[in-house]
Parts: sequence; structure tokens; C-alpha cells
Amino acid sequence: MKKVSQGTIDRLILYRKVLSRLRAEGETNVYSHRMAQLVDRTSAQVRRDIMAVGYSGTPSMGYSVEGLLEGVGDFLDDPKGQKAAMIGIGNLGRAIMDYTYGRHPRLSIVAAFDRDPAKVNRIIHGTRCYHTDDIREIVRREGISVAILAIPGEEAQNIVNELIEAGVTGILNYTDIRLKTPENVFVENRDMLRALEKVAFFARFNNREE
Amino acid sequence: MKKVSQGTIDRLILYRKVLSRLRAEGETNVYSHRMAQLVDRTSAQVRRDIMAVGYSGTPSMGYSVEGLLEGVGDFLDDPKGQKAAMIGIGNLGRAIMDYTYGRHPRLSIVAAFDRDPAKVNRIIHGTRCYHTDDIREIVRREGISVAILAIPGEEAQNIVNELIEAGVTGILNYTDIRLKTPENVFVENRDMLRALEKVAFFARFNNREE
DNA sequence: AACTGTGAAGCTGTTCACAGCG
DNA sequence: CGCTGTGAACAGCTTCACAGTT
Repeated sequence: MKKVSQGTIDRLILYRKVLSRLRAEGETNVYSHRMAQLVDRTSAQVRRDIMAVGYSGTPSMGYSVEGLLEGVGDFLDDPKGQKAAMIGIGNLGRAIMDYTYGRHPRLSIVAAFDRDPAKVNRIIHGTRCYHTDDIREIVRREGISVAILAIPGEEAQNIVNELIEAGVTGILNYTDIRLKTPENVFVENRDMLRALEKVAFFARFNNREE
Repeated sequence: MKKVSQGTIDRLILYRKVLSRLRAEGETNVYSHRMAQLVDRTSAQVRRDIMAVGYSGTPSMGYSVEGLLEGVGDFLDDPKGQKAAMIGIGNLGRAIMDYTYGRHPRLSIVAAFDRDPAKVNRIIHGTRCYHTDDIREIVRREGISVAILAIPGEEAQNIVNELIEAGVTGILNYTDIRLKTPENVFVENRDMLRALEKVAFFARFNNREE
């Protein structure tokens, strides 16, 4: 596959959500201009992004909502599905599990880990919680490729090392530390304090949108 | 002030954190090359970013850790301080309050809101929780400029309207809906499911870092 | 007439590379 | 010498604008 930018992926994920709402509203077709309006972008950009997935519309009808949804889904998702692990089930871990539960057909959190023995063996939304000592074993056995870090920073690097060793190649990092990872592992940092600082900065000036 | 990109702000926030660690470790000076290494960027970019804050180093010593820290702080922070409100104190709201509590000298969460009467009037880390009906009054009275949305999507737009009317100009949106806001309000979207989808996508290929 | 798909132009942010300095 | 600060080159992404299609 040719290279696709992070921006394009971000937007495709957004288009998918918009499209599924359109479908729910009974729309069968949509023009790039309407899509653009719904996500606050230009129509040219919408068309470019859609080029990346290899789906084509027609000048007369625009895009088929159903067809484009499928095209975007095939592009973004692994057809075999992907499994994720939640590391840490404090308030944040639980919030994310609540929020994502049952929302995605081909991507789901199938295991949770915590080092508090009181939490081990609990079930959250059908997902079993294990001890962090068992990360390597479970991740490997389940074929988990994505991990969400919702723990305090101190332990993070060690756990990440184990995750990677067990086959994880994508990490969603809510920790405030900078992880050291090999080239082929994708890390998305989502430090919440840093996000707040950023918003505070731009709140001080009259500014552009995201 | 001239225009500064979001990327530069993101990195300055990061530099600040790195610098304060260096200070804690007793370092008094630092070169752009070392900074670059610590945040995984090029030295040229570090120097460019620092140009934006208007601080200067010297060829012989690089940058003074103390001086640069102060320069970056003066650039990023409002000297009068800024106040933030937390909207929603479910798991996510509490996680963020725990995590950010006492971590920033010039930016703090001074009020929380929830519509569950059982939560109203509780105190979390010294922060009072009010009913969402009182948002307009409290936000205005306290001079709150930033809000963090940690509620289900349905209510979000209405609450945002009130927040903006009361003077909020920056929103950190953990909701999955796209907010409609006037030009001069800055919105940072942090939908957690979308973040997970993104990581899952890039986890499938051997990829670049953030 | 209005849309898609897309070369090509335009822009923004990043990196190069070097003058100037201690 | 090795560093900073920065003009200039470069790269990547976004937008323009239009040929092709129905």
C-alpha cells in the first residue's frame, strides 16, 4: 500500500462515523460537498481522502452511503478483526471501557490488566481482568495487537517492553511519559494535562478550529 | 503576536516538561541537540520552536535551563492564571481531575458540574461540584475560560452553548460529537474510540512514530 | 449543470546549511 | 571548534481549477 498520512486516517475515521449516521437517517447518497460541511473541511479534501481508500463515486449521484461505508471500513479495519488490551482499570481505564464497549464491530478490548489483586478476576463488560504479571502470556495467547495505557507513568516503560515483546504493535498512551519503542511500533500520546494546557493557550487568543 | 502553529505549541508544552525534569536533575544548561534527543525531534526544530517564544541561548552554553523554562512559561501561560471547569464527573471526569490535580501552577480546575443530584455539592480535591443548571452563573462569576467535556454526547451541544455564552473560549472535548461553536472558540477533540481506531490502523503496518 | 477525480499550484511546517560568535 | 539563529531549500499536505461524465 502507498503511504497514507495520519491526517487522512483521522478524517476517514470521522467520515465513517458521519456516514453511519447518514445511513441511519435513511440517506442513500451523499456528495463530497455535504460530507465536507458535516466535518468542517473542503470538498476537495474529502475527495482526496476518499481516493486513498480506492472507492469511486459518480458525478450524478456522488457517493453511495452504503458503498462508501463499506469501502472505508475495508480500508481501515483488519478483516480478521483486532484485539486490544486495557492496561490499568482505575477511573480512566473503566471510562474508556464503558465508552468503547460494543461500539466497534472489528476492534474490541478483550482483556484488562491491573496490579491491584482486588481487581484481578473481576469482569467488566464481559472482559476479564488479569494481573499485570500475566500480560506476556495472555497478550500472546489472544493475539492482542493494541494496548491502551491507563496507568501511572512509573510502571509504564516496563509494561510496554513486555507488551511489545508479546506482539503489540500499537499503543495508545494516556501516561505522561515518553515511551521508548522500536521503529515498528506506533505510539499515540494522549496526555490529558498537555491537552488541557494546549486548549488553555489557544483559549487566550481568537483562533482557528482543530 | 505573530501566528504560532499547533505543532509548535504541542512541542513547547513538551519541552517545558523535559526542562523541568532536567532542572530537577540539577542540569543548568542544555543544548538544542540534547533537547531534540529527549523529545525525538531534530535540533533545528527545537531551535525554531524556541525562536517563537523569543528566548535566546548562547553558542557556548546552549540554553539556560532555568531561563528557558521561564521563557516558555511566560509564553504559554496567562500571567494572571486561567481557570478551567470540568463538565461531568463520571469515571472520566474524576480520572482527569485526579491526574491534573496540583500539577500546574497557573492553570487549574476550579469547578465541576454534573446533573446527578447525588454528586452535587461533593468536593473533589478541594473542587466543589455544582449542578449543571448553574453553569452559566458560576462560569461567569469565576471567570472560567476553559471547559473539559466529559459527559455523554447528547447533552454536550446545549451545555457548550451555555459555556460559550458565559465566556468560555477553549473546550477540550472528550465527547464523540462534533460541536458547533463560533470562530473564536478553540476546540480540541479527543474522542477516545477514534484514537483507538487510529492506533489500530497504524498497528497493522510498520510505521512512523507520532 | 453539477458532480467526481486529479494534475498542478500554493502553502505551511520542517530541515538544511552556514554566517556569526564565544 | 561547536554552538545558536536564520535565510533558503525542501517536503508534504491542502486547495484550485478543470477535464471528463452523466
